[in-house]
Amino acid sequence: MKPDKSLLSGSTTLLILSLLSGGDMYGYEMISQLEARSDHTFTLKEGTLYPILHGLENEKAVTSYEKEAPSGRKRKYYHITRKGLRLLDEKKAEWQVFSQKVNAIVTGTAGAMA
Amino acid sequence: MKPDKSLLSGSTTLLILSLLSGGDMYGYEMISQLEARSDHTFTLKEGTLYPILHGLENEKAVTSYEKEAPSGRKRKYYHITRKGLRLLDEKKAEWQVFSQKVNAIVTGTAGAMA
DNA sequence: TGACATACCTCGGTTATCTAGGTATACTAT
DNA sequence: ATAGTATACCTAGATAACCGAGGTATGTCA
Repeated sequence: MKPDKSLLSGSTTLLILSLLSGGDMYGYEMISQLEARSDHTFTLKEGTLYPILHGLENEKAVTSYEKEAPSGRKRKYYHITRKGLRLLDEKKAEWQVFSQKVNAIVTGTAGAMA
Repeated sequence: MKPDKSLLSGSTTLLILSLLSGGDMYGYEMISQLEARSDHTFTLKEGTLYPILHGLENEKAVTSYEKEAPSGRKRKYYHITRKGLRLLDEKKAEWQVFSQKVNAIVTGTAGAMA
């Protein structure tokens, strides 16, 4: 009985794009931001994040550039494109419809009751 | 770009148990009920539903019995157990926390902002 | 110099869902 | 009669998403 791990499925891209819509960010930062902003509800793993970022870059939803941190360490920042913003809007709409429907069924307030 | 198919991940058990908490139901009926109550947002497939039902029965979250329909066709009804109700409560709580956190991040109202 | 945190990456496995088949019964129209 | 469609159940194998566990490299601190 794992908890919500599989709930994350399908919403990861939405979450990543949401973060990036607030400003450029690098991978490792996204992980800690998601952890912090969700109060440790989800912990996006590196093995999940990086492949998704590369996929988003492939479909030109994000672009990337390297930048040196004050420490001197190199970081790879991601920037959301106009195409990415459109994708975000779609995913956001999908999520809102989906979660409303689930809530309706769970609370028993769904439209077509028996 | 399939729509929300993968969003369903992890919430299927919650949805099934929610349906059953409203009364006994047979498999085929659950599929059409979910479709109707979600306004066609999700369509649970038979290949998904039946294995899950068998799994829930294995862990004694539901029991099943056969009953003849007025038409004369046999149907396999599922009944949620006390254990199943507890499971439902857990899944419900998980879902509520999860969806709230996602909403917070998507709308940019999450706790620990940069 | 060794340990730890940061920062990136990928391969292989696990798990969830779906596709596509199968069986069988009842109804409906030809 | 019989062919087609809807109902009702089931499962094996493919697909896709996520994770675990490994790897590399640099910077900090004791």
